[in-house]
Amino acid sequence: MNKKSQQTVGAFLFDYSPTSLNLHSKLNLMYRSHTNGELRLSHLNQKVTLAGWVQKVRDKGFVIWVDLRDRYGITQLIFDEERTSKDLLEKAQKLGREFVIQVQGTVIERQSKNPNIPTGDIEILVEELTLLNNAKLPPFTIEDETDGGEELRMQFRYLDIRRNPVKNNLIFRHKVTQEVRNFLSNEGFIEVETPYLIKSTPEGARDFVVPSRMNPGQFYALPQSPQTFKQLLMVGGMDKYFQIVKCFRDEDLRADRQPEFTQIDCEMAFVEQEDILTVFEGLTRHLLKEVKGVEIEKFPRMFYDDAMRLYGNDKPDIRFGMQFGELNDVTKHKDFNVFNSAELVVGIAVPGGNAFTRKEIDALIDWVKRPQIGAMGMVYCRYNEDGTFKSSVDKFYDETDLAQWAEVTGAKPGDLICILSGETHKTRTQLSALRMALAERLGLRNPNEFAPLWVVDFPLLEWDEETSRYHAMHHPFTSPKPGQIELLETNPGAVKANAYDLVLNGNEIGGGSIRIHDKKTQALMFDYLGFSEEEAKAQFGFLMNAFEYGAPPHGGLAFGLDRLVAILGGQETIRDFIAFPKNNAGRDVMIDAPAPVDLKQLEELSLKLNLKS
RNA sequence: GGUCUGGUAGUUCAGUUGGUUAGAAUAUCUGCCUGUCACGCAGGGGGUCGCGGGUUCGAGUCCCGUCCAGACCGCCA
Repeated sequence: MNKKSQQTVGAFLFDYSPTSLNLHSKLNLMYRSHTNGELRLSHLNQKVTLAGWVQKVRDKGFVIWVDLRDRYGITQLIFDEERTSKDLLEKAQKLGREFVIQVQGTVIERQSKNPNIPTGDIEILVEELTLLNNAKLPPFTIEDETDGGEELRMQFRYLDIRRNPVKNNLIFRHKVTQEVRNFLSNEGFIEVETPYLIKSTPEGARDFVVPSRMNPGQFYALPQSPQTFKQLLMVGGMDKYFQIVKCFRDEDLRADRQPEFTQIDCEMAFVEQEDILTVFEGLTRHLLKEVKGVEIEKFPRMFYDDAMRLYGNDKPDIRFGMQFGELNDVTKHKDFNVFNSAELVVGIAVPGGNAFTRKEIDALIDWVKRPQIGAMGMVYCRYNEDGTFKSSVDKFYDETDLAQWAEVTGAKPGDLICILSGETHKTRTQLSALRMALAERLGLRNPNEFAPLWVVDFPLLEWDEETSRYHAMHHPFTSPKPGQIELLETNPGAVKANAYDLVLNGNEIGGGSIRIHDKKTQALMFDYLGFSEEEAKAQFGFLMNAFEYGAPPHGGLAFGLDRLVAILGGQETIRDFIAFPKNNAGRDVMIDAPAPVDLKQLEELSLKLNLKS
């Protein structure tokens, strides 16, 4: 294999050559005899027919070269004064960027070779040129480093997809999904499709709703996940199910969040938590090996409580250290009121942070005080190379105190200790944001390093300030840890669930749980979550009924495919791994959706608009 | 719902304290060019400075509003 037929996703080698991916048909097709990525010296003197897009015309007067591009690569065409008819030469001169052409010619050896492309040893002496379609001048250059901005690229996404970075991301995604299907099929999983038109439920994210013409005043909802259906498949005896499936949530977007996204949705019967972790650790290990060439032995595990305590975050990035050091014990004996009145005083050691200038540290302090972070301030302490300390609170603390801070946070000479204080949960969240931002800045988040982590023993319930009651942290079908149901009465927030997340490089890529499989527990759960018996029956009666007909113990997990693919590709923005993504406001700027519908359509649906303004 | 950043040539951007005819690169067009491949050389065309209002002798630049894009907070079981 030619080295140059490899392209990088992230910085890891991945082979995109047609043969290795088996991407083109072995059938004998007529339109072209070869793709633009496959001709080599071994094809010398062969008559070939090629088709593709004009990448570039280099007109030297006596000779014209045309770079012909398709999904597989670029092949150079040559027209010259000696060997090409005058008519053909003039025709070639008139070719413009992105014209679609078909040529017939002979494979010849180049006089001056180009070692930078796989087909660089040969060129095609063209004998016939057919213009299949001409093209308007594209609004941005179709090159790896395009001059096009985000908005234009989205508006002309079909042109963007011609570019290698986007094209290769889509091929990469194909490769990942193919490996997912291979692995799970080999493990005995069956892919089953579940409906998209289902019922709206109050729990969780906002639903996209679809009006029903035949049932006036009633609505379907698009699934946020196939959760209840996969559980019903377990009751149906499918035993091992998976589905690569679109899910929908009508919430605001982020770089790593789209309103429609794809999950690898899985469920198994007759399993406990350990079985699920084993299978899906296996899947993740398989993917890392097959698409990244990375081999990882056993994934570490961390309790949710520890993740929060040590990283302030339920999806810690463990590629680097900077663990939290809780400083309550070593700060509260002096007259510094800020610390004394705080529920939690917590710090991190920033490696090499003593090199920051005063100005840079002040900027850090301003950064944590921004409304998005919301800290009141930040105390810092320089740990000098000579072993001395210099802190912003020297008035209150002496060298002995500061040395203890260094010990607790694990700081070494040359580091900077950053300390936040306040209410426990908020302070942890703030320090976590600081930790991630500093790691990014210090280059500690290497996209070619993969650090998976299971976070286990999530709380079953989460207090919701807004509604002043407990919500299911995962979802209402999650089972509590054995023997903890009693705790629901006395200390609901302390109940742990059979729930787990798979974290990769600081991103949640999957999550799941062992489900409740008996009607009694499920009814109890709905009761705690504030559902009346009638509501529970109306919303989830079908599930409760099913549980009465022999539901096996079951559990599962769902991966966020977009995010998984992006992270494996070394990026955290999922948009370029989705062929036609939506923008910040949930719009598809290419097709210009959403859009108003005809009044007649509304009438058919028995709907009336009630727009403000 | 909120915070921040941006919107100037086809495109990516620069544009000083408000002051002459708004620049660069690239793309594009014309001509030249005996091995190009980021081709090279010479020349040309290309602008409602997002939109609306205001301040001013004078606004790309300042103010108010608005639209669009991106990042983030809230939200996302």
